[in-house]
Order: sequence, then C-alpha cells, then structure tokens
Amino acid sequence: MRLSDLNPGQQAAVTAPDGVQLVVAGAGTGKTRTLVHRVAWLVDEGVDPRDIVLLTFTRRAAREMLDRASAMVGDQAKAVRGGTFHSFAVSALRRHADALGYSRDFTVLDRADAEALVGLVRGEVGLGGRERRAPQRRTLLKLVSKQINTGRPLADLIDASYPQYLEFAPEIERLAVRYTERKREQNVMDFDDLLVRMVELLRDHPDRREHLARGVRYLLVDEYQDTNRLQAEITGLLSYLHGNLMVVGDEAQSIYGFRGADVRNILDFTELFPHAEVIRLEQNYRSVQPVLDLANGVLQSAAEGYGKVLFSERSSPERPELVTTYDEQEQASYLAQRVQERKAEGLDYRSQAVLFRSGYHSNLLEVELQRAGVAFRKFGGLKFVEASHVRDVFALLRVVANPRDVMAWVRILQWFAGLGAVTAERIAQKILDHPEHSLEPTPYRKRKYGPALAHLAQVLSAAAPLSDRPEALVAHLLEYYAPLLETLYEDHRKRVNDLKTLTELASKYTDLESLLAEVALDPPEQTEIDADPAEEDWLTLSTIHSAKGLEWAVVYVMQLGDGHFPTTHAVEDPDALEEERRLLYVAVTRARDALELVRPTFLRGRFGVQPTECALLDEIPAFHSKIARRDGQLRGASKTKPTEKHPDIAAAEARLAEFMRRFPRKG
DNA sequence: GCCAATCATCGATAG
DNA sequence: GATGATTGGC
Repeated sequence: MRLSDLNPGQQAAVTAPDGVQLVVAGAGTGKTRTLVHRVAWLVDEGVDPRDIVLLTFTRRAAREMLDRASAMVGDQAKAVRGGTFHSFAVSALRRHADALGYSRDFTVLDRADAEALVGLVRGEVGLGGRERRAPQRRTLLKLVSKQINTGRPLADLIDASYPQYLEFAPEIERLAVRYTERKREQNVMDFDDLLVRMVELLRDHPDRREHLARGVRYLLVDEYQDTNRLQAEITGLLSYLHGNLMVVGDEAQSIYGFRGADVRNILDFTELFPHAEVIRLEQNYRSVQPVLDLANGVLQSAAEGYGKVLFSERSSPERPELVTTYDEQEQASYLAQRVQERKAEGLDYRSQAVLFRSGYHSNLLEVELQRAGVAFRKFGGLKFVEASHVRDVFALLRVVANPRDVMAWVRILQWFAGLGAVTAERIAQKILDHPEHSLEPTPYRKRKYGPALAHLAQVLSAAAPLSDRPEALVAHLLEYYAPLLETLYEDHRKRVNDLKTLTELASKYTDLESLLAEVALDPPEQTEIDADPAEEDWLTLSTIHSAKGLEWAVVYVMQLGDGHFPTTHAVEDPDALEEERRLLYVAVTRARDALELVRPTFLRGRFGVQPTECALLDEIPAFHSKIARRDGQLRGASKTKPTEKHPDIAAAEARLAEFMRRFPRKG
C-alpha cells in the first residue's frame, strides 16, 4: 500500500497510533478511502485481521471496503470482521444466547413480522375494535421502537409525533411490555432487540463482555452520525478493553433521525472520550466546485448551522441544472431520454444515477426505461423477500429453524380453508406451550382442515433432518408449497418463477440459520434478482438513503416538490424538514461532474394533481445564481413516445375549459 | 364464536 | 395497496 496517495489529514488518520480518534469528514473528502487504508495499514503492521472489527451502515458497504483493503494487502484482510451493528450482534448473541434467556436458534423478525406480532398484542391490551380511533399496529411499532432507540418516555414521543393518540398512552405502555414478553417466549428478536440484547449482554455480564471485547483489538465505526444511543453504547463497551477506537462521520449527513439516530453521539464524542484525537478531512476530491456551491447553499439554509463549507480544486463551467417538467410522466420520459443522450455521448450508465426520496417515486421511470431498453438496478423500496409468496416459504423455513416462532405458524396455518386468524393463533400458542409435540394434528382430525394439517405435519417432520442443507430443504418444502401457491394466489403464474430463485438463493448457504438471518438483515434487491447478469452497463436507481456513501459522475435528483421531496409529514414539522434538507445535501454531494434537479410542476397532492412548490429549493440562499435552468419538455419526442398528460390533469383542464366557456370574462 | 368477504382510510426512509 | 373495522353466513 502507498501512503503517498493520501493527503496529510488522511495520512494522520490512517497511521494514527493506538487510542481513540474521531475523524470528522465532510462529504467527498475521502472518508471511505481513509477507512480502507486504515484497515490495510493495520493488517500491514502485523495486526491479526480477526482482531479488527469494522462496523458500517450496510453490509454492502462493509463488503466493498474489505474487498478494497484486500486488493491492497492481500486476502488476509478478508478475515477482518465487518458488517452492521445488527449483523455483528446476531453472531455474538447466538454464541451467548444462554446468558439472556434465549436459545441459540432464535430467529430474527423483520419489520412485517414484528408488526404482525404487535397486531396480536394490540387486541390483547384493548386497542382494537373500539369506536375510538386507536393507532395502527404500524404506528405502535414505530413508537415502541423509538422509545427503545432513543430512551425517551413513550408519552413524550406520542406527544411529539402523534398527539391525537395521547389518550391511549397507558394502553401503549402495556403493549410495549407485552410485546417484549412475547418475543422472549417465542425465541424471536426484532431488529431493536438485536441492539438491546447486545447492550444487555455487554453491560450485565462482565465475563461475556470481557470475552467479546478481547477479540476487538481495533474497532472502526463508519457513519457515526447515524448511530443511536444503543449503538453508541455498544461502541464504547466493545472497545473498552483495548481502547482502540476510530469513529468516522459527518454531522451534516445525519439522515436517520426517524430511526432514533442522535447527532449528539458525534458532536459530544470528545466529552465521552476526552483523550480522543480529532482529525478533520475538509478537502473535497469528489465534486466540481459548482456542485459544492449548491451543496454549501443547502447547508446554509439549515436552521442549525453546521459552519461547514466544502471546497474543491475541480472547476467546471457548468452549473447544476434545475429541470422543470410538466408532470411526473414528462419527468420519466425526460430522464429516460437524458440518460440515453449521455450514454450516446460516451458516458456509461454505470456512471449515472437517479436518486429519489421514496421507493415508489421511480415507478413511472422504470416503465419508461424498460420500454427504452435501458438496463437498470434499483436500490431501496420493495425487496424480493417481501413478496407475499416468498414470505410464505420463509415462514416454513422459520418453523423448521425455530418451532416457537408463532408468527411463522400463524402465517402458515391461515393458508387452509376454514382456518382463520383466531384458530391459527390458538394452534400456534399450543405449539409454543408444548414444543415437544410441535404440530400434532390429531386434535383437529374432525375439522375441515384436519387432512391439510396432517399433511403439513408430515412434510415438516421430513424437513427437520435437512436443516444443514438449505438447498435440499428448500427443494423439499417447495414440492409441498408449489401446488398450494396456485390455490393461494390468483396471479400465481407470475409468482411461480420466484420459487426457482429461492432455491438458488438457498444454495449459497451452508446452514439454515445463516440463511434466515442474512435474508432478514440484508435482503437482496428485487432488481438484482431480475437483472441479466451478463449486462454490465446498468443505470442506478436508488433512494437517497441507499445511496449514502456512494458517488457517480452524473446524478439526477427527481420528484422535487412538497409532499414528495420533502415528504408530506416534513412540510409541517420543522425538525423533519431539517432532515429533508440534510437528505438533499447527501443527494447533491453524490455527484462528481454534473447534477440535475428534476422538478415536475404538477404533482399529486391532497386535492389531486396540482401545481406544487418545493420548500427545500426555495429556501436555498442565492439559489438562482447557483443553478442553470432547463426545460424538461421533450423536443425530439418522436425518438421516444409522445408525452401523455396525467389523466387527473387532463380532467382538471377539461373542467377549467368548461368553466371558462360558461363564465367568459367581460371586456 | 369464527371465517371470509366488503368497505373506508391513509400512506417514508431501513437494519 | 395494505390495514382494520364491519357485516353476513356457517
């Protein structure tokens, strides 16, 4: 490895002596590069790679960094343990489950299952079927989760986000307690439990703490501004023994407030670790100055001053562009055409990315791209494993792995005619209370669904011995499930292909537990599954959250407009709007050479499709001098298809024309 | 008492 | 489009 490629700040971070360092690194200042070099440098210095732990925000980021480190110092760097806090916790918790009243075959509930379980408890604590409008299970889980991740009292959180539900505070308190109890009974953990139990393990079990911390000689944490208090606690507890900790982050890029992330973790870091060396990386190597001018403008408009100004030595005559289109359809057509134009000019799709606030914002664009034959992959939004029929198969896998998994049972049992939610829960509870019998169909023999249960029991008992061969296990279960699929879904023809994909997915694993944990913690993206592996040049579509830490030569930020980006909620809530601003900052700073902000004039609002402002853009100081304007209307429209007006807009215009005709202006 | 079909309401980001 | 309350049927 060569240190001469690095600037003095980066070198200081890479070669820092033992101890605690805080690396404050603005967007594009080579944060990832620095971490990669740090790992490589440590390995090069003779540190056992297995004693290095690199915690990142996604597993994708961890993999990428370790690959790059390996390229510098050889494959030994692959032995570095890397992943998210959650994935690190799963492996630690499996080994130490006994200390926490769990057994080591616990399963991980994803959000949908967690919500389903909250739904069961919801009825139990009296939050269902009343004339008073009680919060939905989704909202309830959000509240409980936020309480756990922030440590703030539930009543405060309700007051802040859902004041209309304050009258339910006592019931919600009870729900939180029951929910936790039931998860433990069922030997399942939701995402929050992974952190909570990890803290519990490290805090309350000194022997385990020492054992775990002994193996963490160097701890590196990326994206520290997006950690919550539990993660900060884990960071401190894991590194207490050797005292070698490096955290890296940028407070201006904090975009996970909704998940309980606390910027104070990074802002107050030196109070917690007074001996920490603070290293600042300020020079931006990524973007041209005009892009940074706009990024700086976005930060200036923030209520909380970050006092940060990015500068670059890369100049460009082109300012970022504000592209105005008529509506969403024209936006989609424009983008599809624009990426092709750039491709024709010699810029690969690989160097371009379209970013948006919410997963569904790209729906129309995806249709246009498909029509135009542009290969793309989408990151964020609905995942392959979230499809209902795929979840079905995973429910079968989960009861094989953990027969106490009530939510998996409840899902499976409701496949059968005449067996509804109430009976399903009753049977699942019975299995939980007498796990030695598992599914014993005899008591239900006289029921309509008796034979179906007998068949299921038979399939599952044959499945058990296949646990250490996931591929064979999936094949066995599919033999049972495939015929069922046809009766369960009218559109089963579309769904049946996914079953083959499932077998392929399973073939990558050697045991069932890691298959299930990985799929819960790092689900493969739908378009990765669909993509033609031979196609190497594809366009990236991504939510801004999923684009964090990445960069492209050209970036398009689409769907700018109140109610979309920023989202509905944020338009009224100043704190939420601040997070939207940081989100825009993250999006803008992904661009190396060129940036386009695309803004449809007519967007779907509360009263149908209507002209829409964009608070985020309007408040940027001297915005108009920082951007160039472009009309997104397609001139060479014959190349693609003609722009269609949104039906709502067409209808509104027709009504307007009718109105004008009947009430002609005088004079 | 439970199931299955029907109707109103409301939306995000992710491990 | 999903969630959850409601309603009619067994």
